[in-house]
Amino acid sequence: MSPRTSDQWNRIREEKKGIILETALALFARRGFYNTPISLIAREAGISKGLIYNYFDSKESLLYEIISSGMNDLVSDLKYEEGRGVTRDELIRYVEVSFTKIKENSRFYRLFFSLILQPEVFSIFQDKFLDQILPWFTLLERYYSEKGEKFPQAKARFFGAALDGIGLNYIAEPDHFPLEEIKTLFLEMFI
Amino acid sequence: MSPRTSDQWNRIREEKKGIILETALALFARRGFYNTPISLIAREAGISKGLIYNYFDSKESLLYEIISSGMNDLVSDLKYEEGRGVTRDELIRYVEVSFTKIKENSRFYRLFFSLILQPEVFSIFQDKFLDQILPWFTLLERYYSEKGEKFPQAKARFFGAALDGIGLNYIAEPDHFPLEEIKTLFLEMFI
Amino acid sequence: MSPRTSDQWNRIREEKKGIILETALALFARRGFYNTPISLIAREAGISKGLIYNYFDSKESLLYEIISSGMNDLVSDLKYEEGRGVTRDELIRYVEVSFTKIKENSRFYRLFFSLILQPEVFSIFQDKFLDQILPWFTLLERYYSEKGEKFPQAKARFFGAALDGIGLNYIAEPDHFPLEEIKTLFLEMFI
Amino acid sequence: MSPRTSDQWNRIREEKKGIILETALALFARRGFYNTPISLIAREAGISKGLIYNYFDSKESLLYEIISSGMNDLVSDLKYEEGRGVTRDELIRYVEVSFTKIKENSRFYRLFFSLILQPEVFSIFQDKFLDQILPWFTLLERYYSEKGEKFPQAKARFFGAALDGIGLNYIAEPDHFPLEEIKTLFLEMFI
DNA sequence: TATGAATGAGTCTTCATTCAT
DNA sequence: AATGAATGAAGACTCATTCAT
Repeated sequence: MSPRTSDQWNRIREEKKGIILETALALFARRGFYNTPISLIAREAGISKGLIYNYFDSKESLLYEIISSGMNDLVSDLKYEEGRGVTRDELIRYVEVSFTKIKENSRFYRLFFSLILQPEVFSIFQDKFLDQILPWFTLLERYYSEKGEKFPQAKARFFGAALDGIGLNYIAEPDHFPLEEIKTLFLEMFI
Repeated sequence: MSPRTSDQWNRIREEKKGIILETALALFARRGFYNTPISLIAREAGISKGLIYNYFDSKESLLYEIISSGMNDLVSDLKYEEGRGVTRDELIRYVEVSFTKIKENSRFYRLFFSLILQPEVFSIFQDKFLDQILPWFTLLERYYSEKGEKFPQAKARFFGAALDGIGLNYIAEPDHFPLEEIKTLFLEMFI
Repeated sequence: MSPRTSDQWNRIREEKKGIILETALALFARRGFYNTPISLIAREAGISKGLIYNYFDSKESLLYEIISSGMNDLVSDLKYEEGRGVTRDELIRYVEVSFTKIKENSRFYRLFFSLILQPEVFSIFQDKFLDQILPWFTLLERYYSEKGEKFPQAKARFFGAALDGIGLNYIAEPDHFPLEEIKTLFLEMFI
Repeated sequence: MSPRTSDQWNRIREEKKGIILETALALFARRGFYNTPISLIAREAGISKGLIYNYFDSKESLLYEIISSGMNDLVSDLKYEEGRGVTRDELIRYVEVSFTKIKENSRFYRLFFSLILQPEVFSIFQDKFLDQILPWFTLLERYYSEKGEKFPQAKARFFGAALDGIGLNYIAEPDHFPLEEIKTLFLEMFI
């Protein structure tokens, strides 16, 4: 067998790492972090327990990477220009994207909500999370303010809470929850 | 012949059981079920590990009693007459009560949401939960239907989801979340 | 209620003690000593756990009393005169009595055999047991010796072993083991 | 890719498993199943508690493997041809083998008798045991029947019971029990 | 890189025993 | 004499992590 180039090795590493992250996310979401043994992740991923420690320092750091990369993904499509307000059309697109993400990343949302509910675990991510989310609330608040809303800040928080609730209900009952119709209602009521 | 009457024993039992349930709810809510050892519950409750098993068959049955009694409590104020629709005023009162409960039972909500997110645990409660909650969705759907809403079923689910989301956000940040103002907005937008 | 006389109290004590001993024997025999909790004995006897400690110092001393009184009972019908040999008729009667005891005290035999098999437990009773049983082997040996047997000592031990084996098999399968016919064979072959 | 071949891993596993089984048999026999903690087996075997669970699902399944393999071993030398009777010489050899096994496998017999005496434990093995032992009783019964015995079935059961009793007594007192002489007597009296 | 045997701390649970009443 | 709540030590079992190969 010819020796592999450094690039090939890197590709293998990244692929394996991806498989582990993917498997762990699926299991953490379904069973919870503390109820998911490393041995189960290894078995489901078709590798040995030991190998996981080749890629991650600990079970906790595996969780950390899952959450970090998931949070980056969440905001990746939601870029905005510093200092400028958000337009109605941009907001509509934001809602559309959010509903799509709920559907496509439901496993991540499930895990993420679980963690938010456990303050002693979530505190690790709190700062990173707030950094990413606060600017959006500010934008939204300004939008409602300009529209002449009575409680622009409350409305912005309500906007976020309603999206969270929709995500939660979709996760709990993906087959019966009328996501599309609710999207229509959401756009009418919040924009 | 016995130096303590049966009633005295019962009172002692009920008091101690209450303390254990209360302590366990607080810990399960904050740390999660699987991340809360029985030994910690015992320590916080100021009793020995063994005593918990005098009152509950297992850690799971302790959880079960917490959830059961919490669910009963949730619907206790929300009685309605079979076969009759719900009026606008009743709905307003329902929302008021719900917001109060969010504030007062936030620990229970925290635990409850956590469990909903873990299907393999929640399946134990699923049936009981659906029995208690489905009639309300039916009532709500009928209310929106009579009001001439476009998607009455979706709106009813949206109503529930929004309340859930509000609860979730209040739990995550009870000190900064503008619950009162959001209640005003909620009533305007959903009733 | 008139005060009870000392004798009445004693009778009550003895009755309760008897019930406990009886219940414990039944459970120890069926489930084994280490697999039988005191709480189960109390429940089956219809009394409280604490009361057992009113009559017995510990679980072990309860066992000790069961075995002691059982062993006394075993040899009670088998008295013999010191210094005189045993006659053929006496031996026949001894076998008859033994077969009867196997049937009537099968629970005690079950427990007793169990203990013999666990040297670390049985050592407590070993001395008492040997004191009671050795004289019989001596008698039996003399009997076979006088009959001109080749190996009188071995035959005496064989006699005892065969009785034990019959007891063991009867215990294991009381409904199908042909005790009566085997008694006939035993008398033919060993006397 | 793996630095140990599958065969190497298997050899390691089998060796370690054998050590655990051997140690557990010795302890279960001497102290009884319920009076032998896993921690003691681990200590005696020179390994950690946890490792035992790498090889056996539970304490019960460890017992099960001991009994299964012991029972297989017991009958391994006692093969017979289906449909044909047993000859006098074969029976003599059977007795010789049995006496040898009593001496060599006394630990297993000790454990096995203990279990027979506890119906709630033994029921697990009952079926397997009867499957292996019943054919032999049938053979023996036929042998005695052809010899013109009065109670061939009872005599066959007596044969088995006597062997059991001999085993029991040898176990209880291996140093003083005259096994060889009793074998001579057994052959004279039962064949 | 990859394996899985091995460890040991920690988890749930049981149970003999004590004690206030 | 009698109860059963309470304790604490110990038992079965799990699992994150290490390490020799």
